[in-house]
Amino acid sequence: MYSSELIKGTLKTIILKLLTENEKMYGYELTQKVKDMTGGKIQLTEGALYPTLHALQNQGILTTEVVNVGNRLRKYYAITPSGREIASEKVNEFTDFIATMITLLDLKPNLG
Amino acid sequence: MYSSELIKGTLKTIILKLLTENEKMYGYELTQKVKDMTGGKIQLTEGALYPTLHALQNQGILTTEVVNVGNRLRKYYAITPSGREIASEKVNEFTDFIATMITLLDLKPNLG
DNA sequence: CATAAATACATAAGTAAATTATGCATTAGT
DNA sequence: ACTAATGCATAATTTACTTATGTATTTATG
Repeated sequence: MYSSELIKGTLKTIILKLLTENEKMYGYELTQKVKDMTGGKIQLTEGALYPTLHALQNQGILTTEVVNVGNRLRKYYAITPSGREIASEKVNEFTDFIATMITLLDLKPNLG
Repeated sequence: MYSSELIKGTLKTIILKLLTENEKMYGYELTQKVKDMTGGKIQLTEGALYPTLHALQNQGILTTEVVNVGNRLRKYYAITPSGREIASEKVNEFTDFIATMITLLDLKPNLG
């Protein structure tokens, strides 16, 4: 786990990017996907995730579909066309930010 | 300029890294150095910078030396040995974080 | 030569985006 | 039977900023 400040500001970008790749996902699924993909280094907290999902929905960036699985409900989120644009902008901005930070801090990241 | 959330959490890392490379720097100099090196994409605000410098000094990570230049004062900051360790950790953590985010978001950063 | 911009410090009030804590309910594992 | 995992949600608190304000000197500009 990284010191919490670092991850700040990346939550929306992560959510939107994963939803551009996955058609639809539910909250808990997002937490597990991120945990798996980062080897546990990034763990989305529910207190941050759910309010953010609600906000993105209210802004028309995501739509929802509630599905009953057995007796338990799942709230699937899907990205809208306008959401895709925002996702793309967010990812581009983050990419640019990384390049800037690499220059500024003189980093040598080992890219797989 | 990046959306402000992104830069959050990087301020200490930036300050410490620059001070490992520069022997001593004063606050305003830090703002200009970062502005120059990032083509204006990152601009440290005084309201964030000075309190952070004071905190780092109180923690024994930085030491200060006040110098009079003409009639104006400059407060130079220098990093201590223990500060260097922390700087190194911060930079390593950030490097790791970038690598993780590149994987997670499937980024292709163009490195100079 | 007056005025604005740059240099140089500092602090206080307000805000955004998290964390932490708590709650409810179902299902799977031991 | 009890605990951990699945799955949602919200409220209180904290953190790390931004914005605003203040003081003072030096340099550039019309």
